Amino acid sequence: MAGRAALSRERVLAAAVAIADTEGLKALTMRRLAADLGVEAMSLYHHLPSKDALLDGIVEAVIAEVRAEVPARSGEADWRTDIRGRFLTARRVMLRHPWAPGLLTSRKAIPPIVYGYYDEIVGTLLAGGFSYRLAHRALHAFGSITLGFAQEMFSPGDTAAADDDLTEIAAFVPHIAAMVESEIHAAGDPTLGWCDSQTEFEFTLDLLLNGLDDLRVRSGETPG
Amino acid sequence: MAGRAALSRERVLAAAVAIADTEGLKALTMRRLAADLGVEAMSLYHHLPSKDALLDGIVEAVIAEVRAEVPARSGEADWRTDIRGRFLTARRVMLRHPWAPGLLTSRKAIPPIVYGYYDEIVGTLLAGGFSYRLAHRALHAFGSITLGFAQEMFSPGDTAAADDDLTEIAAFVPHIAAMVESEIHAAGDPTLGWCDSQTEFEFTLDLLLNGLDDLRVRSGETPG
DNA sequence: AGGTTCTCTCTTACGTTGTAAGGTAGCTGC
DNA sequence: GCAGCTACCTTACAACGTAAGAGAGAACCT
Repeated sequence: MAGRAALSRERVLAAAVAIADTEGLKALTMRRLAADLGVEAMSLYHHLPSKDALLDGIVEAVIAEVRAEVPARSGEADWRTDIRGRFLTARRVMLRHPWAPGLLTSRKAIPPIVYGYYDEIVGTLLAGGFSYRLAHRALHAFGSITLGFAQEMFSPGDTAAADDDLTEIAAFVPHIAAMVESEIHAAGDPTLGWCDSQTEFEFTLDLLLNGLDDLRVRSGETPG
Repeated sequence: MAGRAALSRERVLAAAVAIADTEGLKALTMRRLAADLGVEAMSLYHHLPSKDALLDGIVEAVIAEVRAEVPARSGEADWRTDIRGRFLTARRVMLRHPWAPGLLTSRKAIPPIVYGYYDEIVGTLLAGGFSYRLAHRALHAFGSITLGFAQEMFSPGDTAAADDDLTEIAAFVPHIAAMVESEIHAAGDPTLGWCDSQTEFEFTLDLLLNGLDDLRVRSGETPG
């Protein structure tokens, strides 16, 4: 009674997400997944090359879920409302898939869909009056709040995977491509990479400290 | 020639950290670790009950490293300098152990040492003029910047592990205990838990948005 | 000193994992 | 009607964490 319909990548991924949702990531094994689909473990390999690919697939599915639920009225509201709604949507989706944040950050490569998602964010910021520089910093400051949880997408010390691929994918992420271009030019030294993570870390840190200090002083002025 | 000296929990943990540092977490298996120590795999189990305990142990070791390197002159400088230095120290340590952030967030229980570390932070904030409320929010806003990387310690939706243990550990974390006490009282409804993660999420989000908006406006005023 | 016990290490073995290799049924196209 | 492709299954293997227990050596008690 389990699964008589033909297998497919989508059906496999959906079943995998269901297992992870209800019993946790640890319960997601190839044999278990196959059993849920009324099939033997090795049959899955005709639709996915490896378990890693399966994990990449379910991460991808979750990100797609986020993108699908972000209200599609860009440019109508101001940047702030837009960004805020987007991140809250992302959070709502992640609450449905508590395993996703941890899995997402443990993946070695960033799923391609994420690039598109980020590009929309950068586009919104630019349209809202951000410079490339500030948009870049904002992206770092947001960290994984962009995806509904507070977590850095890139482990500390990794120098982005954007090398020659960049021109190749530029068409899909026009805003990011322009931003990187601008930042590389501003940095002067192209061999150093366009992104000084220490500087970004301190920027985010000071952003938080400034905001908190304001609130601290304000609350001191009007006690109660 | 590898290891003739007697095994011990410390020696095992040190070797484990070394493997993770040089070859990554995936290379850290019980057999491999034992081999590095000139010993058979099962011998490790007389010093650690399980591999999970090993992982907990190396996480603990890294946090201890952070705490050891934080300059010990509390109260001398203002809160801001203190906090800033602390977080930058944490980041420096994490850069030496790139596997640590991911492992730390994947542990189900927060290592006890972390509580002490957080308590120092809360103490610094309180001494610097923060209310309990604001200190609480600040802790959430900082997220895992407190540990040198931008990542939430608690997965979304988990309602903290602080129940009856709280009075037990209160002696070790006086500031946190006081803060929780104050927040529970302020919340009114004790069954709801003292910590509304949605509110905290939005607070952090708005803190970032406010700060970025300020910078955006300011940069608009003085173009160039 | 001799025996007992405790501590540490090793040997062996089991269940579970991901997956390589190859077999087989049924549909498709000449 | 038969070749070939696709999608499934069977079998098997190496690597993993670790349970069970044997053996060696030190420590302690009488």
